[in-house]
Formats: sequence, structure tokens, C-alpha cells
Amino acid sequence: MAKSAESPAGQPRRDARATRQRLLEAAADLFAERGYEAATVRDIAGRAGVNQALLFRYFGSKNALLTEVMAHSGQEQLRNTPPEQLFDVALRGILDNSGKDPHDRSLAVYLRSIGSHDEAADVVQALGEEYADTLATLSRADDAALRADLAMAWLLGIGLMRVVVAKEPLASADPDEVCTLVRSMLGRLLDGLPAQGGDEG
Amino acid sequence: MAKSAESPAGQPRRDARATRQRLLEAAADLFAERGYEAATVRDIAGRAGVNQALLFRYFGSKNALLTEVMAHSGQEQLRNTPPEQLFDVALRGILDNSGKDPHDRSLAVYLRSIGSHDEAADVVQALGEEYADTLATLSRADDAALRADLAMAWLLGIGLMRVVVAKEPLASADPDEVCTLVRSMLGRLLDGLPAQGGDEG
DNA sequence: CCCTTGTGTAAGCACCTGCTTACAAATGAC
DNA sequence: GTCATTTGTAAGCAGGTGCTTACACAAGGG
Repeated sequence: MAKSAESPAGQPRRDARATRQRLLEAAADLFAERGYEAATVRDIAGRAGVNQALLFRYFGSKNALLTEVMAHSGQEQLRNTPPEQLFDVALRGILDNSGKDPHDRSLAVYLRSIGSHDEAADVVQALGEEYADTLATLSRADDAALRADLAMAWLLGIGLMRVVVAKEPLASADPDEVCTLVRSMLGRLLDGLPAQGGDEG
Repeated sequence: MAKSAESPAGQPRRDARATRQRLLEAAADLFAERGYEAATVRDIAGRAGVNQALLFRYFGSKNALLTEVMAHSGQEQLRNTPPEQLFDVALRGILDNSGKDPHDRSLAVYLRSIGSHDEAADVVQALGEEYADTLATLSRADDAALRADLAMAWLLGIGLMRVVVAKEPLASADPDEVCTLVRSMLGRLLDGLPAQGGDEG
């Protein structure tokens, strides 16, 4: 009522902010589903319901769009999760999202777009560093950084096999079961992880 | 002297078999370095030193070339390695090859080409199944298949971080150290693995 | 009304992709 | 030498890519 130009449904008929946001979400969807290279700017603009020229007006290039998607989707989880819960949250994010709606698509984008990008590689790399650094605080061993990398490698590998390869039985396995198995292994790797379920002898 | 047509250096100047082989190796190199999509047929033919039309004469399509590369490079290791050594050999293959000459490029090709292809996905998928099936024979647990998938996920993840992401410190870590850490974890996951070095307990 | 500004579109450009066709040179049997 | 076959190349095709340009419509001020 207060704004100057609105459609009968309540949204303004021409809203740059909303259009930009729709492009951002369409890009996150398609990068996660198909990977960076396979998701074309025409597809992204089409899913957002606008002309592809707008994509370049708002983001400059496809690569800059990926950069913004990665920065936006990944760092939020990282900042809002205490270190000792990060591994669980990330693992649960992988396990719960694999078949269902991808409300957290950052890992899928990461996995499917690894090695594809040029400038955006910096953002991706930095994100990975932050995750690993956070995990490394969970070990008091001398090689804490290496142990954190190995833990992250397992996360990535599990995500790869579930999201990208869809390897059975892992792809359809019960998240609780997988989580229990992985946690019982990793308790030995990162001693700062809070124990929760243990079948370890 | 005995053959009918040789150059002064000893090789025949026109040898279909040798040319085919050079194409195959060039393809393995480039698929491993850049992934399936990013490695163009012109690049492959260029590295092999021949015209790209020959690639299509000998292999029919780029996809068929990938299929032949995957089948040739991956299954050899699989067939010639006893199950209880497979994990070690694969892990060592990742760790030793990451920076040096890629004499075994099957995992790199696998990693970089996952999710890219169409028909050739079958070959890649089948190879993964065989690896996992072999690993599953190493556990007597009910969920042996799941445990094998998790072990393979770790292999893939480590490969991903070393070969593709080049994440430090893992990328430059001492292979022995990594191997020891991973083995000490996985001894709990796959009880059929022969113990070798253990900092466990 | 005109005119500027922001938001959107249609068409096209230059380039790259996998793949094909038309043709040249080497080979080997006669 | 003659000539078919094998091995190689140069040029091009249709289609797709990221990106740009030229233009249309809406909004608001003079």
C-alpha cells in the first residue's frame, strides 16, 4: 500500500531485487543439479523466468554468479555452527539432503563444480580452508590439520557418492546408521568430537 | 631391417596401432588433468600429434574414447590385486600419484569425470561397483556393503582433496603418514584388512 | 506532453564443441 | 609402373556457449 508501484497481488511488477534473488536461487539449484559447466546461463535465466541478458546486467558474468552463490550459501552454515557440531551438521546436511529437497545446496554445488571454475576457485578454496581450520580445532594432536583434512575428505567422499554417483547402498542408507558408523570411526581421528553413539570396541 | 616400412629411427612412419595407442594415452592424460568435458577432442588429438578426424575414425566418438580409457586403465588394477591389498594399493595410488607422474590415472579420470558423461557413466558406475564389491568381502558385518561404500567414499574424498582441490596440508602430506592414519581408522570398519601400522588405542 | 531513468526483451556476435566430408600421401600387391 | 587400400590431413557443418547490443515498455519529473 505504501510502495509506489505494485501489482494487484502485492508485488511490484518490476522489482530488480526480487529478480536478482530469483536468478540467485535458480543458479544455486542448477549448479547443484548439473554442475557449473552443464548449467547454462539460458537455463538459469529460464528457471528464474527472465531474459538471460539480465543475468549479465546483475552479475557481470557466469563465474561471478557462481562466486556469489558459493559465498552466500556456504559461509552461512559455517558461521552459525559451533565447531564441535560442525562435522555433525555437515554430515547430516549431506545425508538428509541427498534425496530430498536441497535446502542446503552448498555442498552439492561444491562437489559438482569442483575443478570447473576459474576465478570462483578462490571462493571455493577459501570455504574449504575455513571448514578444515574449524575442524582442526577439534584435535590436540600434532597433525591436527592433517586429521581435519582427512575428516573433510571423508565428508566430501560421502557427499560425492551419495549426491553425484548415487552409489548403493550408501545412497539410500539410513542417515542414523551412516552417522553412527562414521562418528565411531572419527572419534579416534578428532578427539574433540563429542561422543554420541558408539559401537566401538 | 626385417619389417617392410620403417623410418630411419626404427618406427614405421604410418602405424595405425601406434597412433591409436598414442590417442588413448593422450586421452587418459587429458581426462585425468581436466576432466571429460574440459578435455576437447582437438586437445587430445593435438597431444597425440595427429588430426582429430583420426580420433573419430578409431573410436567413433569422444564418449566411446572415454569408455575405452576407463575400461583399460581401471579394471587392470582391479583384476590384478588381491582384495585384502586393494585398499592399500588404491590409497597408495592416490597418495603417490598426486604430484608425480600419473602412471595410474584411472582414479583421477574417475574423479574429474564424475557426473559429466552420458553413456559412459555406465562404465564409470560399473567400475565403482566392482571396487566396492571387492572391498565388501573384507567385512563380516551385516552391513558390509555399506561399510565398503564408506571406505570407498574416504578413498574418493582423499583423492578429491589431493588431486582436484589440492588442499593443504593433505596435498603435500607424507604418504606413509596418511596411510597409517587412514589404516588405523579403517581397521575398525573393515575387519578383513591386514593390520600393518597402528597408533590405535 | 517530452524526456530521462530503471527494468525487461529479442536478436545477434564471436567463439568453441563434437563430428563429417573431401581430398592427399604413403603402402603394398600386382 | 598401376592401382586399390590404408593412414593421414584440411576444411567445414550444425549446434551450443557466454556475452553484447539495440531496442521496448514502465515510472516519474519537468
